[in-house]
Amino acid sequence: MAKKLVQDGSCPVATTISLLNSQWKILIMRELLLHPSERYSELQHSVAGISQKMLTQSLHEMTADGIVQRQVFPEVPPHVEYRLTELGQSMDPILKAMHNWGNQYLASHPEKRKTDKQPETDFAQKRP
Amino acid sequence: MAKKLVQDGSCPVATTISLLNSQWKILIMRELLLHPSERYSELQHSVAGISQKMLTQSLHEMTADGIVQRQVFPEVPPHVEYRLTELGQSMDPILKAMHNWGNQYLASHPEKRKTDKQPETDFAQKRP
DNA sequence: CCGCATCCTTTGCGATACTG
DNA sequence: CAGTATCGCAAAGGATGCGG
Repeated sequence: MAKKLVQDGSCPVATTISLLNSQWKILIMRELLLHPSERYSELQHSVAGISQKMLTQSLHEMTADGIVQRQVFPEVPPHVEYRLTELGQSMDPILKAMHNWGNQYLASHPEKRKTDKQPETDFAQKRP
Repeated sequence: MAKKLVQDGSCPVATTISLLNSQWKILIMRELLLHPSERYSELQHSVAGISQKMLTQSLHEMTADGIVQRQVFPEVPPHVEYRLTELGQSMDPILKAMHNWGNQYLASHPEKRKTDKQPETDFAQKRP
């Protein structure tokens, strides 16, 4: 379970933050919104820079919070997939808003971008 | 300036997170969206639980990032007001999305709420 | 393949005291 | 009023090694 905030639990914004309390969780969500189901090792590669410790920990908390659900395939070698629950998917608008803002920001602040005109994962337009 | 992420700078979501990288900044933004201009001491009281260190630090970074602007009134005793820049205000949709989601979540998970039927700051409906 | 346990360094952040 | 400076602990998080 995610750590509680100092803030009043009845503030909707604070409530949201308490579940999305790390950059990694947000990036994991973004990944799972783009690819509905991914296994552990896929996530570790697609969420660039994350350590197994943080990945494991984030997935645990998100699972406990009911945002992510874990599916184990009883095979050898082991196979585990993670996907967003309905609750997790309902956070889509938040990620969309972040994506849109970031895009606008990068467009008007080209110096902040590492490399120009990249293919880009085009999050917002996905899913018809 | 806010600390850079490990993540690729060309991802819009990661870019957004890099500017909103702490719960306090988000809560400060929420406050400044509700009250267009507030002074240091007002913020310290309205953002419940924040220490002066975190308030000062957050305001510094947000100012460096161009999200917040600082206005000094040359008076005695000193008087300083903070307000969102246009860039900061453009983050409104993100906060709105968080607010809406949090509201829905609290509605369907009453047990997460500290106390029921509070007056509530009614963020989303504000500003006609 | 999918983790968990441990160590160990780094960072976050509150508490406290002091200034223009 | 609106901060700055310093200390010190506690939490975050990377690295590494082991286990089902």
